[in-house]
Amino acid sequence: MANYQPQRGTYDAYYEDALNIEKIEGILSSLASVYGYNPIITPMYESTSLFARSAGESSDIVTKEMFNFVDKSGREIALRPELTAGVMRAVVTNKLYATKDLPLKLCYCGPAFRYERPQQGRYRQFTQFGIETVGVNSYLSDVENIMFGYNALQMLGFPHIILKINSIGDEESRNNYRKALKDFFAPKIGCMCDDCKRRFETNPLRILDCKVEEDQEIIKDAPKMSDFLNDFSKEYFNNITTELDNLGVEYELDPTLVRGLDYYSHVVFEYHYISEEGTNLGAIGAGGHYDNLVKEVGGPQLSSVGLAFGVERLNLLLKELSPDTYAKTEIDVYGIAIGEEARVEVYHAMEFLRSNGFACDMSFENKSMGASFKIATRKNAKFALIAGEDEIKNGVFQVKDLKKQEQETVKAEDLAEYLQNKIEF
RNA sequence: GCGGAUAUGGUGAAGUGGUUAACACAUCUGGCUGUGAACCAGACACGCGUCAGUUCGAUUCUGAUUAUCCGCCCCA
Repeated sequence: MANYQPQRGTYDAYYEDALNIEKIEGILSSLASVYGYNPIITPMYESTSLFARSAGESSDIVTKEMFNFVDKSGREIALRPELTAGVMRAVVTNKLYATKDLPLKLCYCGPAFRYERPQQGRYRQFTQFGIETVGVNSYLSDVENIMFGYNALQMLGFPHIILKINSIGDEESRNNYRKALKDFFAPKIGCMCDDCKRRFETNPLRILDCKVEEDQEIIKDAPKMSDFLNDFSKEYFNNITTELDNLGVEYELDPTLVRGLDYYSHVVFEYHYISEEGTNLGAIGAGGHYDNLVKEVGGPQLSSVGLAFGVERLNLLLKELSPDTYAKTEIDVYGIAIGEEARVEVYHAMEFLRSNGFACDMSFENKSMGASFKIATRKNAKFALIAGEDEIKNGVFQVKDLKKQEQETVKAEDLAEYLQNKIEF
């Protein structure tokens, strides 16, 4: 018999985990709807070139982490490494920018794939929830996105979120800065780490991210992005931070924050959370402003801003953070029958209660009372509904409140009403 | 992609180059109960990630492989 394992970097979520993942997605989508975002569902695979163009040919996501293949007709296909590119493609193919009011406010949730070395909170198939605002005409859209993420994390129950934020300026500012960095590092790059040597060629901005100590010494004296922002970029960023101050949002200016996707400009931000146990999964959410993505995939130039959360990371941290509020699988009523005759009656009662909206379950096996109560407890049932010969004869059930350990006799026809009153308290 | 650690039943785990792979919890059966406890008797890995090799013999040694976890890279 073949022995199947889950594919590397994939996982099965069930019971509590699955329940809480759904809950997280539910909280996020309802907040998105409150913020005026409309759902969009796009395919899980697109042509490889879409991602290459959007995420940037030099980005790691494209060069070494893409799940790509050739289909039976010879098409170059890739599983989406992130959802933004596909959403932008959908905006263009459906001409949403012309048929719907700008800015478009879209939200999405679904799996993404990256061929990486798996670790905790980092899977090859993972779920992203994100929002995109396409066609922004005010820095307030940027603020709105940041606020959405901030409030979403509050609602999910994260007490102390670290919001890191930076501006990488518009294209002109960024080009000037990149040039200055190259000039600065050129004489020193020889004695820096191999990663930095590579970054020097592909994306000098990323050198700032380096964690090697000796390199840090050199990086300390590197030119600062903030000195290269042109007036427009400076004002744009200033407007955003001022507004965040007005709204009372705490944030950290992090000049080394540059992000891995090449399409960003102006504001970029990340949400971090470090648990009491010190678990740091990296960013749990991140986003930024981008000016040219819609154009890159064949539409008009539309400035946009968006962000995405890693749903599995949120789930992992929430489980560790608040085991008490972590949702449990539970039911309202567990039915216990004594004897064959009673079983059918209890089953009928189950269906009756279900039709009234109560979550019910029972065993069709002949179990001892003790065993039955154990199962009821394990299923986190609020009540047990018990019946044997005597009850059936009299048309009643025993209803036991499993938490209070109180039991009452209830007429069959009063069951729904009785439970309704009980459960409300 | 690079470096390191780990891999025993449903779970937590102990252990050894050689007759029955400890212990605990959970589960199941029986005793006994129309109310979740306790107690008593019993069952529960033909197997120690997978595949090879060394050996008279390997779960224990060696190699490869797979997976997980940690660090790096990068990222949600």
